[in-house]
Amino acid sequence: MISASLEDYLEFIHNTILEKKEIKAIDISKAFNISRPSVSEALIKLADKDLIIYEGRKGIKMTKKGIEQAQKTVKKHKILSDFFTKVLKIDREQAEKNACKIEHVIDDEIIEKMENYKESKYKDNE
Amino acid sequence: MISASLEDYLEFIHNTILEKKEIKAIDISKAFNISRPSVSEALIKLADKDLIIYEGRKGIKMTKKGIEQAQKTVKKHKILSDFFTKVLKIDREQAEKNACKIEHVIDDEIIEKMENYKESKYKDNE
DNA sequence: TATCATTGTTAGGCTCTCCTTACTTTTTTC
DNA sequence: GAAAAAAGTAAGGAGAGCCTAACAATGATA
Repeated sequence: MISASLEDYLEFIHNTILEKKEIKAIDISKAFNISRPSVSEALIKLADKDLIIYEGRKGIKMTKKGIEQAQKTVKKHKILSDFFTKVLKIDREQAEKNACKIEHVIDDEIIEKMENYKESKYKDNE
Repeated sequence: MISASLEDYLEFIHNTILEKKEIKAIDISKAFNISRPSVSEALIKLADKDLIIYEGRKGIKMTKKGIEQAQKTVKKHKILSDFFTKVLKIDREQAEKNACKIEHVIDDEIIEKMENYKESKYKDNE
């Protein structure tokens, strides 16, 4: 198990690497508004859990395990965010913000139902 | 602001008083599987925040402020749980479990949409 | 190349929520 | 009414996740 904060950081690291090929600790500090020492601490924890490879200034890399975990979170996030915007007609920004928080506590079964619901019902009304 | 744990305890205290007229610290300990000292600590915090009146063995009472706050949580909980069971066809137990966690992090706007959604759409399919 | 800015680390501290152990106080029950 | 059980409190501790201040290392620039 991993905490909500660490899951957020891992997700961000993953997304940023996909988008910009690399990421530095300072990017996390800025993105989440937390101090540089707190980022260091979090990165060490992620590395301890074998989710990233962290070698200080040499950079941050995802491990296979880290990528798998991050992908799960990203998928949950997307399903939640889509459900909120498309089914409940919530604006994108608020949908994103809430997805970020709920993705850490919701069970997979509900996520699955949301995903299926999307396919079976609301598309008819578009 | 109040933490998720304290909000859970407050909600439980409120529901139990409504149901059984009174509640003791030990009931919270059993319900949430936390130690008696942890309950004491939590009750002192709730009292500090003016949400309950706590006088040790003399009992626990809700304040006006506490009742209002608990009612909000209970309402959120119910809307979430109903949405999960009726719209997403999740079983009651899992719906309850997830409502308990999500109620602490979800925005009011989404709760409102869930409530309205209920009225406008899925009732047609029952 | 010397200086300055940026990035990261160390050390120490804070709050929160939980714990255990060891009382004290109240309530049962024999 | 005395012993035992139940309920609550005090004291001290642990881990998570933050913080600041101070220091070290790297990189850019004049």
